[in-house]
Parts: sequence; C-alpha cells; structure tokens
Amino acid sequence: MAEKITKRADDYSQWYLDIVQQAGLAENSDVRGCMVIKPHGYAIWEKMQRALDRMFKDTGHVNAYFPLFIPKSFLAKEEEMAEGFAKECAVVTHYRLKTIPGKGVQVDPEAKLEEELIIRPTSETIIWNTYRNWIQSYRDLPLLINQWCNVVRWEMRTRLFLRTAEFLWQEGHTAHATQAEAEEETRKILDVYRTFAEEWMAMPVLTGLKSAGQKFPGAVYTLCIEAMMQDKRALQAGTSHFLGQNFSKAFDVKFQDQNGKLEHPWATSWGLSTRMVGGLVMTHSDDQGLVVPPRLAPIHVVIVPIFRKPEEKQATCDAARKLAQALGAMPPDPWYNYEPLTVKIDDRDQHQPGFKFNEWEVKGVPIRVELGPKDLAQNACVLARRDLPGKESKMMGVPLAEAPTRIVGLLKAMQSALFERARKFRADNTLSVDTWDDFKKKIDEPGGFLWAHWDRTRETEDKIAAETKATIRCIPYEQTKETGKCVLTGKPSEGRVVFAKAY
RNA sequence: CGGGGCGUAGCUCAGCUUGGAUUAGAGCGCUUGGUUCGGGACCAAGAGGUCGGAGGUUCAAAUCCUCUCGCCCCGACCA
Repeated sequence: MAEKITKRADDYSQWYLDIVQQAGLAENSDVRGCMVIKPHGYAIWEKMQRALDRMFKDTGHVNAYFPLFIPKSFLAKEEEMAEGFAKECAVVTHYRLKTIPGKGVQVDPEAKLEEELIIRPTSETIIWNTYRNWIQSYRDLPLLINQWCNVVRWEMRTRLFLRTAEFLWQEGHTAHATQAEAEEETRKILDVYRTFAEEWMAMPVLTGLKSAGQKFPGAVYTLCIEAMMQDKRALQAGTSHFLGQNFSKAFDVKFQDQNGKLEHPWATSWGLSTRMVGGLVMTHSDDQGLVVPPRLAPIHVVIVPIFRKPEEKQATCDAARKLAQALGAMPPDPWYNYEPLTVKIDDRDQHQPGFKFNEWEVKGVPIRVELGPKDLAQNACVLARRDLPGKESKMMGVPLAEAPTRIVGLLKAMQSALFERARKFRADNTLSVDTWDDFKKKIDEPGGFLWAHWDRTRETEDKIAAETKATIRCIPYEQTKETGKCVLTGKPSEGRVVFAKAY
C-alpha cells in the first residue's frame, strides 16, 4: 500500500489513475472497457445515490425497473436515436451455449434468437413502449419514473469512471399532458442536478442548454450541468432532455384529455452516472491522494489511537470508542442525509501512526483524530482536516468533550471550503475572447472556459471543433445580455456561449 | 478503428539487443518471530511466477518469428 502518486503537474491523467487505484476506488476488469468498482468507490456512489434518490422522491418521482434487453426493432422506431446509438450497441444474438467435451463451450448455432436483442444504451424505447399501456387518460399523467441501473455503450477508448463500456446511472423518464409541464420538469431536474453537484459534491457547475450538435439524439433540446476539472477541461456532469412528442409518437402513446381529444404526451428524460465519481476525484483531490467532500464521504472520521505499551493501547482505544460513540449519537441532520456519522478506529498494531495518517489521507477521509497518551493525559485530542494537509494545520489540544461538535463544524467548513476553492479555480480559468486569433491562442494557453460569441450555426460549431478541439459546452442561463459578433464568422450573435476542451 | 509504447511475483521493474551457468531475479508489499511506535520503522527467516495467451524456429526460447488478447498515450469517434 501507499506508494508514490504522480504529481498533477507532471502527468495529469496518470495522477488520476494513481488516485483511483491507490484510494481503492476501481480497477480494470478482464472484460475490455469494463471496470470493477471496489468497495470504497462503490460506497461513494451509494452516498451519491442516496442523496439524489431523496431529491427525486422529494420532487414526486418513484423508482421502477425496466429490462436490460431491448428488441432491436425498438431502437429503429425513433430515427435520430437509432442513428446516435447504433455504433455503440452490444447485441445478443443467441440464447444458449453448448459444451464441447475437452474444448469448453461454444455458441449453439441452433439457438439463434428470432429477433436480436440489444443491451440498453439508454431506455427511452423500452420505457415508452411500456408507457403505451400505462397511459390512457390525462388522469394517468404526469408519470414520473426513475430507474437505477447499468447501461452499455461500446466505447472505443475508456477511462475508469469517466468513460467505460458499462456504467451505472439513474435515468428518469417522465410523461406529461402539456409541453409547458414537460419543459418545466426538464428545468426542475436540471436544478436538482445543480443542487446535487454544488451542495453535495462541492462541484460548481454551469447550467444551460446544449447546442444542437451536442444534444441527445432524439431530444428536442438538452440541458446540462458542466463542471471544470483541475486540468481546466470540462466535464459534462448531468443532462436533462426535453423530448417533445418524439417518443410518444414513435411508440404511439396517446391519452384522452379533459375534452375527450386524443393527444400524444410530452416527455423528458435525464441521467447522471458513475462518471460523477471521476468528476469528484478530478475536482478536489491533490497530490497526496483522494479528497472526498464530507457530505459524500463513506467514512467521515478516522480515529488513530497512538500507543506503545498494552496499557496505552487499552486506554487510547477505550477513549477512541467513547468518542466514536459520541459522534455516532449526534442528532440526525439533513446535512448528511439523516445518516449517522461514520467513524473508523484504526487500532492496527502492525503499522505506525505516521503510516496510518498517510494511508487515510490517500483514501480521502475528511477528518482525522489523533489520540495518544499525551492527549489523554489532558483529556484532549488532535484534529486534522484532509483539505489542509501537513502537520502545521493540525488542531492540537481539542478537549474530548468538545470534539464531536468541533468535528461536525469542521466537516461543514471543509465542505464549503472545497466548493469555494473549486469556484475560485473555475473563475481564475474562465475568460472572454472576441477574436478568432485570440480564441485559437487561449484555448491552448491558458486553456479553461472561453466565453465567446457564436452565430448559432452547426457549421461554425463544427469548424471550431475541427480546428481547436474545443466544443460548445453549454449556452449558459446565467449571463449578461450582450450582442456581439461570432468569434469565427463575424456574424451577429445575441449572447456568449462557453467553449472548452472536454472529457 | 489508425499510429506509438508496454505486458516477467500482489505492485514497480531488471534480464531480451548477441537463445544455453539464473536453479528466473531485485525493491516494495505479504507471512512468522523479535525490537520499534506522535508523519510512510528495523533485523532475521519464509511464502509467492506455466515470463499475457496460442502456434512456430531450434538440441535448447522470458530472449528469435507469426498470430492473438489486454493496458497506457496520441488521433478518429463519443448521449
């Protein structure tokens, strides 16, 4: 355990892989492009799930589950979606193997499926095929359903969490009687995502509209939250789509309104995936290891008792257990989703304290408590915050009786400090550009988010992408009204959009 | 899918050019015992590898050849 982590400044993508590996988040599996999410990584995902799930429930959504397999013909019913996903679909063609003595197994050619099944890259088709039977009256609407599941997109090039062939996510699929209501839902979910990203992940995000070139195939438009990683590249962190009547028409879903008239319902869909775990790593972690925002930390506090003699071990561990109990008994707080604080006591005697300090720093535990004979003698302990590493920032001589309250205070302080730091980083790496020369220069150096005018055409967007590798990340909601000239073509523009190189 | 790099112990790698005396090695990690213990301890003794896989050349292959699989980087692609 605990070797060197490549410095961010030396090799950012190696640094990312080192963090993921050494913090025990995930590893590559023997299946190309598919990862094994290890307990510590999965625990973070579970925390994300619980926080998001509560937010979905609080906004009236319910969970359900739809099949992994989708008849191939379903995909074809919505043409734009078929086009968008055809190239990355895994296909099931047979339903049986046969064993060959001494040679293992082979696909039984007799067992060919009449209709091939694709493995869901997303579930709009099977869900809207099901909704046809569920929706008859305006009284059946709105239908507000979410599912937590895995999906498969056969990616050429994969990176742990950020882009894998199989990943975990939630996908919401709603049906509404009116266009206005569906559009409101699309916005409402975007707001849920923004709140989740900023308040739970401590990850500042831009919210806005995707350009036509970047939207979800099958959507009328796509809204997104977009974050900046520490290498100044953009990460699409969540998307919410207004689907219009595209799927209700494709799957012939109709309802009778109050006047007895048959109408196609209006749809939305929205998703957020395990990619967010990668985003979390790349937003907060440092050269020492993982940094997890306290609200999503699987372990909030680690207590390291310090001892040499058996009686010291006894005494410090007793005190550690007492403190852990006191922390666990803190009143339920929506701030950590009404869950008890999790506390780990590291009483292993095969490692020295210094080793343990480093190991828990690599794993990103927000608060460390050091508890040795000297502290015990004055009924105190030492506290250290993960985002302020080093000996200097330790808080010495904190009375044990006050420790639980102090720790909760530190967790909250750390959460906001992480958010502020990330926000400042984004602000420091965001600039406006007005000329094409300036754009080409600044997209490479210094890089980051470039606010620029754009003539709203697909051709210009593609040209800029081809020449600079920068894409339009979003057309932000929050911006000052300003007319100008497209940075490439000079044609009139009614507002700036954000360009960046993206993951 | 194209270009490049790399696959030898759990991890990082040496050995390969010039095939054979290396009985396949080192450091870290792991096991056992002892001394240690407030920022990655030390000593000793151990366990652990069909050299990514399959063919081929040869008296002899980790080493040479062919094919194949995987990983990393760059490109193309990417809701």
